[in-house]
Amino acid sequence: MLRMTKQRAIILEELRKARTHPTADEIYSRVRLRLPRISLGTVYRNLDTLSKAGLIARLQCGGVAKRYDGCIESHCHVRCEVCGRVEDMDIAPSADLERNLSDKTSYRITGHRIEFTGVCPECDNAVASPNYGKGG
Amino acid sequence: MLRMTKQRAIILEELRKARTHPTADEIYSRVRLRLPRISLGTVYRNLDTLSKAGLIARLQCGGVAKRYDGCIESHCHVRCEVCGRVEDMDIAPSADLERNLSDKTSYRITGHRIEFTGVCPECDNAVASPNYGKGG
DNA sequence: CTTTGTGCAAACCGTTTGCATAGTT
DNA sequence: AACTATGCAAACGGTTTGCACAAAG
Repeated sequence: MLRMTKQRAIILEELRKARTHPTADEIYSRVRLRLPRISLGTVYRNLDTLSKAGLIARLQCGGVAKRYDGCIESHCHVRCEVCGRVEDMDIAPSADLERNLSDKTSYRITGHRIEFTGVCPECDNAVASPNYGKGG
Repeated sequence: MLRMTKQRAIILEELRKARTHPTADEIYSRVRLRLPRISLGTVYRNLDTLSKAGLIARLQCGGVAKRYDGCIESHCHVRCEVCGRVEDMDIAPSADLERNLSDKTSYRITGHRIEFTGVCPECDNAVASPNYGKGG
């Protein structure tokens, strides 16, 4: 069962009232104004718990480590949700997407990136295979 | 001037022949097969140099730290290239984008994410301001 | 011969985790 | 009372950096 502790409630509250999309450390600073003895670890644990519970969302892209690409032409990527590998997709990001955005944002838009998520053939086969889940 | 050392050339070569989008550590392993005494630091420095020189590309999304969102409805984000802040954009990712992709990839597509990049009003003003660049 | 790059190791930063204690249900 | 969450601090993984030495131009 998910308990609603003071810490958790305040983290959620601060996150909801933030217009920006704060990092764990930024949330920590804000929450600490109200709960000076809270620890960073608690903030991380709660962000994890809350996002697993579907109450908040993480904006992170894929894994932790940065990835590099020998090809510098712009193209899209697919990332496998299971094994984390990233592959190219043969579609160029459309310039259309960046037009007529002035009513949606006050930013001066300079570009965009699309990343698809999915399951790669290998991982898909592994899941579909009759032996999946049987191993000890 | 950008010198072409053995290390740099081999990193570039390995990266270009990789079909995946390797992490620094993966590149390190591959390069080490040919240059056993190379250090991880050199790999990082060269990946940085090469991407600044425009010879390779980084796939990373924005900064290092993960960001969190109190709003769980799906929507797009704009990230300011200058200060790194992230804000919501009032457009939902279109399901259309995920249709008819079977000829483009062998992955089973489950979703996608669009992130716009741009410059936020504050940073834009700072650059446009008559005092910009005069300090120091 | 000057300048840039290298290997090594320590530092760094964001994040995770083990532990004893405190709080929630 | 049973179980989950907390604070603290140490560990962790990926990345950066200071230094003396080596190599490229």
